[in-house]
Amino acid sequence: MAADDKLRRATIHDVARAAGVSAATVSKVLRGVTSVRADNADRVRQAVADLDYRMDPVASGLRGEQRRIIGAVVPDLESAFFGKLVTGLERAAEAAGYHLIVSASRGSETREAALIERMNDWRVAGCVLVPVRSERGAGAQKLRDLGMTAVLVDRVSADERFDTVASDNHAASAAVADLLIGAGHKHVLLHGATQISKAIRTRVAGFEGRARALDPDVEIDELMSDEPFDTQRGAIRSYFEEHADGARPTAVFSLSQHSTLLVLSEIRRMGLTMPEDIALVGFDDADWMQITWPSITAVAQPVATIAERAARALFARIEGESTGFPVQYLEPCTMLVRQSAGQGTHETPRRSGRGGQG
Amino acid sequence: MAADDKLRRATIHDVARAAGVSAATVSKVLRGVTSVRADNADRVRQAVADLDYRMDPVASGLRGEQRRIIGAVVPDLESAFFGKLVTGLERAAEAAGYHLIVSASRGSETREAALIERMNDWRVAGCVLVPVRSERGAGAQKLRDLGMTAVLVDRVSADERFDTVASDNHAASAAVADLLIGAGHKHVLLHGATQISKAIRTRVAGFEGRARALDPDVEIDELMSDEPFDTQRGAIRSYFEEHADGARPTAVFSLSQHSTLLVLSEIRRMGLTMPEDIALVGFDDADWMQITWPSITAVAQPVATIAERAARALFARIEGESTGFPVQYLEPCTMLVRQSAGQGTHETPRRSGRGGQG
DNA sequence: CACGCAGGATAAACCGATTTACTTTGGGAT
DNA sequence: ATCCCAAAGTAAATCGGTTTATCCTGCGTG
Repeated sequence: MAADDKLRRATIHDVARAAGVSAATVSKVLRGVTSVRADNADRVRQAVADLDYRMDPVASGLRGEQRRIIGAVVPDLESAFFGKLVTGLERAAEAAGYHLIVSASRGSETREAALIERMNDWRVAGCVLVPVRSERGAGAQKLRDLGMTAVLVDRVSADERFDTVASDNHAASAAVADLLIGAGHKHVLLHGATQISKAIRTRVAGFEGRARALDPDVEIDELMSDEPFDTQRGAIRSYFEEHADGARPTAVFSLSQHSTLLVLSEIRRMGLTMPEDIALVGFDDADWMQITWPSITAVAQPVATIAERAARALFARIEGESTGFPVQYLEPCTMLVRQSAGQGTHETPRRSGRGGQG
Repeated sequence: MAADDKLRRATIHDVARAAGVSAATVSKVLRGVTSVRADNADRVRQAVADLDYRMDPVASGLRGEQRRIIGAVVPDLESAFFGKLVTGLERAAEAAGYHLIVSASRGSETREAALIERMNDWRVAGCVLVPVRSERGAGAQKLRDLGMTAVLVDRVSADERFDTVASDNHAASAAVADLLIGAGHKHVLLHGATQISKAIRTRVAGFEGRARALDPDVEIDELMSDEPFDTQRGAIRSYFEEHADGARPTAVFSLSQHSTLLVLSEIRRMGLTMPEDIALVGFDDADWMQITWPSITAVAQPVATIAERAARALFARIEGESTGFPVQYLEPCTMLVRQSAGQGTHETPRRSGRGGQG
């Protein structure tokens, strides 16, 4: 175990020799095939322990059509959301005896497609893709072209080919409308840093639909932009200059975490007080939001649930357990009502969304 | 390209046949070996394009002792720091023609060691480890036992076996001491959420050393704990109850991002104003720190530099370019002076640390 | 008692590349 | 014209498993 351990790792043939059986039998035992006599199986297991044999996952996967690997492609790894997602996927993959390979598309659709090709080179059994933009992007298309097994996550609506899993952006945004319009706001600004992402559009639609249903006269402004950070700051400032005093919105719904940060920063700079001068609700919670003063009311996404659902759906497709039409999973969000929306100082989780599948 | 593409991917032999050469020649062309006649090389490249052949990285790695893969094991993927680190490593790996496999140890040393073993199963050419605790932990030990090529990052000091890369915690914390003691503070509280991590201990030492050198009479309290979140909140509160009014510290140096969040939260709850009643400096910057009011003075770690340095060091060892004694790289941090430390409202980056290697 | 058949075991082919060891080719020197 | 050597090319071995096709070995049956 010590001396030749450095020299060369034990192979399946070494185990076979030590156990006095053939490599094929060892392979059977290792993979839990039942047609092996009990005494032989025991000797094999003993030999494995003696030599501390460990299977080479690379050699193992070479023969079959698929390998015990799943891939994950996410827009970035620097945000807590995708970090948690990947952690959840890794946990699920391990539980199923798979390895997970992660890669970040860094916001580029070209890179996204290239990464999908790379996953295919690895002959992954399946792939989880969080598209940069939507299920109609280059990555998803590549998945289709290559005939891969996959699940689309988070920036998607229904797809005709793949199962999709996402927060119920529509319902959650409608709940934000309930909160704000219900509190009597007549003029609301929506601010989004990313105009192109599917999720953002759904949030806008969810909010506007409900808001107008509740109050047909409500005034809703949209300030959407993908300009660089500083340009957006400027845009916010000039918006508020143009909408001074009476014309100023009394509430802001920021559609992403970055957006919330930007809006908050500018609200501060202008010297407005929350929630008296202006109310703020953000989509996507972050831990700093409960610490800042006043604390920020936010919609929290059920990322652990999303990861679990995505993994489950993917494995079901891989194992061939589910073969029917693609399913769209919409996971309900939670609204964390804090001070910035003007409803007391205590954190009040509220469930929102219709749940289940659509 | 279309019909049998679904059926079966092209192999190197298909390419060889199409180009009218042997598989060995194709392999040479693909890997840039020069001893191939120009016309043959061209025909090979043409065949590759015609069949859209893509090499199978799994089969490719099987023969050699090492594979074009490097591994990375990090404590978690949910914090921005490790996310950025991994992103940087991935970028570097790709540039060098390697694949990166990432895994999260989730704060468990047992798991950390198991993951290192798994990396070894994959026959990675090298591995970047961010230990849960320090270079004396289970993961690093496993790296040594298995004789792997590796670089240790972020929670380490010098090691006798591996190159190490970390922020210059000592120098940066000394700079914090300069700032606080220089501003006349005579009583400072250090708060750390993790007593065990190497980096945290270094921060304490760096601060205390410089502080006492500047003012031998300075009073420094330490509130270190690894209890759960709420217990720590309670500990902070009772500390301040015991040190009311005159006995209250005038400054806090929080040793991690989580710590900063906790301390800030309790300062708020107690109704103290910053920086008048109490000053706050945090180790490790986060984007919310420049938005909150007052904004938080923090030490920013050079994560991009760390990733780049780690990758460079690892590849140098892999390629055998560097063979000497292990090197300890200490990357200088930047101090972002904001409002919470009581020095003006503008963000003033300052370089701190002795830089280079030690 | 010969036959058929099922459970177990295995030798050998296979997966898709790399690498080795050997052969062929071409060109320059003698 | 002959010889020699380096460059270029290839058949075959190899990596470490999985899978297939085949081969026992008993045991129950007609």
